Amino acid sequence: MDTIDRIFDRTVAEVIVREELEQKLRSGRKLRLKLGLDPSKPNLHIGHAIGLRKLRQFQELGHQIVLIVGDWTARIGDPSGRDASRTMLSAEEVQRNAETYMQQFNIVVDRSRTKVRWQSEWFGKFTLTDVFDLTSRFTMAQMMAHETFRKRWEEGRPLTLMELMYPALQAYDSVAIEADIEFGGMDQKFNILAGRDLQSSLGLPPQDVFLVPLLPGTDGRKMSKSFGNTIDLTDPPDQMYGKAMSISDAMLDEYLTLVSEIADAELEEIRHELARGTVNPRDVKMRLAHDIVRQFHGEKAAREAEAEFVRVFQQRELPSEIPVYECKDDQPIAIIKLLVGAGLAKSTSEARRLITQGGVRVNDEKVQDISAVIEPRDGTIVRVGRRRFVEIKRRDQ
RNA sequence: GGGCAGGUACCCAAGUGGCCAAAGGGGGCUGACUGUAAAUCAGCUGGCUAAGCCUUCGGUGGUUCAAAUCCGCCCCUGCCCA
Repeated sequence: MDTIDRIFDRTVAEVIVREELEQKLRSGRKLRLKLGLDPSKPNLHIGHAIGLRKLRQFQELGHQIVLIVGDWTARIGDPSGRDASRTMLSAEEVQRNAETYMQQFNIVVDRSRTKVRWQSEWFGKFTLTDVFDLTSRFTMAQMMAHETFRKRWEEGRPLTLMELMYPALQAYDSVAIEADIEFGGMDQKFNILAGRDLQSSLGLPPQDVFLVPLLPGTDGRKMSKSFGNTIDLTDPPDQMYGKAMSISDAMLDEYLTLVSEIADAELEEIRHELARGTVNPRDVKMRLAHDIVRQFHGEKAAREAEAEFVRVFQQRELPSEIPVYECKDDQPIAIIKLLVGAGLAKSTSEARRLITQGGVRVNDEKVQDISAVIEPRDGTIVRVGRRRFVEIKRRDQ
């Protein structure tokens, strides 16, 4: 297995056209790899990391990455997989988001070997004539082949003309930069293929399509910030470890395959043991969590996060670092006020509920009385549920 | 431009004069249990100075003792016709 074969490993979903791409790779030519950046959601999670790791591999083979800042397409919002239109972003938001994105992109990919191009470089000069020329190369039937568009249409949901143009714009990017390969998740298949078609239509060599699988969220649903089931690249080690431990058992295999860097042979062994029941799934999950933290924060952080997890969740001890809540004075304070003030409850009503349900502890003693009043002493620990803690400290005048 | 059907809480969705802070599901939270923040089961899930009060059902103005529910106008969406 040479370095080129390693490009086509277990984290690849589909390559169109595989033989063509292999030929390009072996030709020794320096290739231009396109990746579109969607500045409407700048936060990168470990699902994105699958594709980014691939890009780094290509970089190591000496190829050129071109990162397209989709400042025009972001204003539309990628309709793929969406059942409702999104509100348009302002130019400033796009700028800000793009910066955040590129910082996180850097965690995995070598920035110095990445060229950044903005869509406005070409779309800023677009005239209506150009729009006609572009849109005349796609038919409604082609667009309706896109499952998202078809479903929206069939279910009678709103679908704007502007959204219909999204694939065409993304396709034109490939023309503008003369991409040899475009990268994306499986949800990008349609858009990337549109680029391939458009290039051919204009007499250019068509790009190859390199697709990585979409990683489901920790709960098995689509990984999305709004579900709160992501593991972000910027998550601190403890949180990353904990989130990895919270993936449901059903997702374990997929995560091991796509996210961990455990070697194929060993992974096969782990699968057998899981199937035979000779290993505790929890321990495999710990191995996975460790591996994930290691990739993004290093071995030392991974070991520490693991120790912390064992301490807090398995032995139910206090975490090593607890947020501090400063009290203005030493006046006794109603527990409800304290919970809200320290951000442990969103409202008084919620604080009451938490107490009634037995979820509140002060210095490890359950508080049952809604009207309880406590003396704020330095070092008093207030705990809500399993995971929320606060340590009281009096502010020195 | 005309006709018809819609807009309900974080999301989906019931409710068509008082019994509505509003069914049900999802999500979230808490508890029990455990093998972990997995799985399963149970409870909770607008706010407040809290057995009472206040705000919410696209917007606004009415009718009524009483409106998510009835009426007028406006905004938004879909379907059919042009």
